[in-house]
Amino acid sequence: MAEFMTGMKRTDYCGDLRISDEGREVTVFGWVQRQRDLGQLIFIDLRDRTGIVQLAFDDSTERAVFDKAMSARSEYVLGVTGVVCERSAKNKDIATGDIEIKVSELRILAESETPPFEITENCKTGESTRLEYRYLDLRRPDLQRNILLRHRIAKVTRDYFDENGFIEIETPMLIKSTPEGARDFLVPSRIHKGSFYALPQSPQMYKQLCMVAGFDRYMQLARCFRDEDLRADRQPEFTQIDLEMSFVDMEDVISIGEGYIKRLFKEILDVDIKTPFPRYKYDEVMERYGSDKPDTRFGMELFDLSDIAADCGFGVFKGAIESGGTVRAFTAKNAVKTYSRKEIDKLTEQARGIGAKGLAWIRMTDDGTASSFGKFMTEEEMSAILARAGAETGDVVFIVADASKSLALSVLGALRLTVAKKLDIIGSGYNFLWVVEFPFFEKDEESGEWVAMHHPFTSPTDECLDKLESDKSLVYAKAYDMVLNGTELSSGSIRITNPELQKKMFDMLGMTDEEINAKFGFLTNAFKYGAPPHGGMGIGLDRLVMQMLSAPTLRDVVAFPKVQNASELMTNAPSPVDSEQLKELGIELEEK
RNA sequence: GGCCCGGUAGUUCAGUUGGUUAGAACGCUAGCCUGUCACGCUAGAGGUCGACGGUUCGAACCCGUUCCGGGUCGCCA
Repeated sequence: MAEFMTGMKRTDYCGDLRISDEGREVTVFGWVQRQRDLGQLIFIDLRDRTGIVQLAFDDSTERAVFDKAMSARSEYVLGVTGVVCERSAKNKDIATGDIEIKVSELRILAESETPPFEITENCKTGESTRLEYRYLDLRRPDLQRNILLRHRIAKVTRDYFDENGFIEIETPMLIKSTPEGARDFLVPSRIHKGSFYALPQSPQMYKQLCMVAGFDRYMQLARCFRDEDLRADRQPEFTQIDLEMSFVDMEDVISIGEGYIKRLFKEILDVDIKTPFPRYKYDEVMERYGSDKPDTRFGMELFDLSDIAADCGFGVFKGAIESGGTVRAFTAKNAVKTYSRKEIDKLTEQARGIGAKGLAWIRMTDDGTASSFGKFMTEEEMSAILARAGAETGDVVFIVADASKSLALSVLGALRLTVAKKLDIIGSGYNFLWVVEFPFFEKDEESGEWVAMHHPFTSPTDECLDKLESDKSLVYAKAYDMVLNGTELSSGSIRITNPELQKKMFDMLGMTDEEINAKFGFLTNAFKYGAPPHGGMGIGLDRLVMQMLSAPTLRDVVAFPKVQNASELMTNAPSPVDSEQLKELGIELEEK
């Protein structure tokens, strides 16, 4: 039977006690990590969120207390009063290893069934079992640390933005569905049967309205929801450090963002981040890294072989160029041992999987140069390629030719990452950078129509306004992505505040007046009443924490995450609801 | 929706060409033990081999379907 804690008041946390506390009578609460019964002597390791302290029971212990200690099992909750004593045998491995508590009073506040896995650091138990018992998983020191660090990050975040004049404003969770971009989570309305709210994908429009309202600087740790498939770094609900500023241009937002990162990394990790971050134009990172979120911790940049390949005897290369495409490559230094023919075949599989027709290669072994296409090339052409590649003995050159330049680049970008991981050449550190000058429009592969690459409130750059009519491919956006070690951490832009320009952009995207009114009427209306120039960004808090902890998945930094099929293993959400609930909402389900 | 990997005791895993009663470690239960700290020693309990179907004299093992978990592509303005 569990006892009450009446009359007991905590004086200390377990992990805080030191030799300097010797002689003090203390009261601590915690969970039994382990009980060691030596017969006439019992030790219990008691754990709370600060650490572990050893409780000692011997022949000087009152019999009733000793018997209770004997019955204690893993994860029992104890309340303990006793005197801090120096240990006769010290344990250098733990912070409280010099002392123990000689227990005078012991209460079992809660018993525990044997947990399905041990509550220890580096637990080997599979993730699904741990997620089913997430409250036990969260007791483990690793996760406790992660969640505590996340709290401290949130605290520094609020401090920084507060000190810079930002006001935290809560925006609604039940909002109008505007099915652009990601799929919305829908919430049925009982009062308006047949109508639905959506959960916000981001507070985008509300924060812009806060600018119209004159709050000048807004921030929010905003929960956001997207009904898309999950990844290791993607959950259906996530937290964004959302901010917006009035009377600013891109430089102002970027410098606030850099100041934040600098402050955060110094305060949390004691790491100095150099500002300003390097900046790359979108077209440049695509050319050099084949990605809009390049990892610059290693080189292995892409280069162009189109001019050499244009007139060569290899049909694949020549054909790609003739149909308006390109031949691109990168050189993997000292990769010849790692990339045997078999390994190259695996890489070719990956390349095909993401759309490439194939993968050409050159291996520079001690015995000479072997390649997948050498027999079609003249000696001059081959040596021109090797010169361009800077290839030496021991290197491997990977080449992709395609009629689509963007496909060739993105395939090589993906292979660049795979090869770098395999060769283990990714350096350490935090490589922040900005990607700027995004194209405003991109061609939808299926429909062939121009769609907005960012959301439609993003401002085009001043210089390209005259290109709007003439050539959409030359229109660039005042948008900026913050990238850290190959992860997109934040995305932001200067917004359109000029109603005529906004209308024009909607036109360009093929939206009719009715559509605009139905979807964004409130926003375009608001802009008629004096909208200050403004811009902002949203920084992914979860991804930021994940990077700061070098966690392999977002699930390690979210207290109650969802698994790949978007369900939660502990509560089994989502789940069917009873027919009464549906009836009240006016919803009828299709027969399966 | 596609592709790849995985599912055997509470946990982590092993399991031979398909062949008797499916094993180990940790954990758990009981007993012993006065300085342990991954305590030690002795004994014991614990299995729908994810599920269903098929092949076979015989299936954890082979085949098919399906469920669950992970990664990834599509998707994520």
